[in-house]
Amino acid sequence: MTTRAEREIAELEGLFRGLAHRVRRHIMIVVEAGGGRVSAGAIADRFAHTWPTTSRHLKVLEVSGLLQTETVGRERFYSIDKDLLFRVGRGWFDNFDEPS
Amino acid sequence: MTTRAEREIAELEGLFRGLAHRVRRHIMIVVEAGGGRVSAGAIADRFAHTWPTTSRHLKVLEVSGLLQTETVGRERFYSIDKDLLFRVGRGWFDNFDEPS
DNA sequence: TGAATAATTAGCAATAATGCTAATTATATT
DNA sequence: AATATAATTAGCATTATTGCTAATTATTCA
Repeated sequence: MTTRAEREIAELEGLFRGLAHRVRRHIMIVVEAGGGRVSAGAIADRFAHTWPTTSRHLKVLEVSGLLQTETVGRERFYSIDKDLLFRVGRGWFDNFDEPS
Repeated sequence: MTTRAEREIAELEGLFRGLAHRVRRHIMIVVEAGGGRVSAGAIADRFAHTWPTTSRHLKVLEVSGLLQTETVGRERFYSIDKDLLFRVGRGWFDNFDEPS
């Protein structure tokens, strides 16, 4: 069985692993700036890396839950899971008291 | 020379590298829960790892800027750079529109 | 059907990260 | 001075990550 605590730890683990690489952070920004739903090709175009390299970064973000995918024909569109991003990602910082 | 953009990218890079490992995220929580200023030994006691392993994680957090150190006698106290944590870390999420 | 397009998967080499034990540095205590 | 304590640094093996090229899958279009 999986407790809620275990699920939260797994979410955190994936999320911070996803955001650990600057290319993946940049991919998140590209998707956001692209209107929230961008194809793999349009994302790959924005990077100097080869397409397979970008494709793998996309996979990491998908497995982490940060990106969701929808396949349309031969294209694949990526969009951001805002709930995960804000609740788990930004929410982690709530563990700390913010000095006034 | 170093532009502001370059400095910000370096800050982000270090910060997310620091938070990428669950032990280091846990160290941050331990320091916060310990009143904001905790010795290396007190931190190491909280982990199953050997002390040198914790020591290296502490070094990563120090290099990233997330932890600041103060040496007193033969002890070394770690405290959190809240400005970096909130401004750069939590602030990164401001790149995204939060759905209402 | 055959060719083109969109994208992923496989496999490999190079690099980075992690954790350990042993050694070292520096300070405090007796 | 000698010993104990707090902590880091060095060096090594293992594993994870990254990026590449080549191959593959799946879909569309002529």
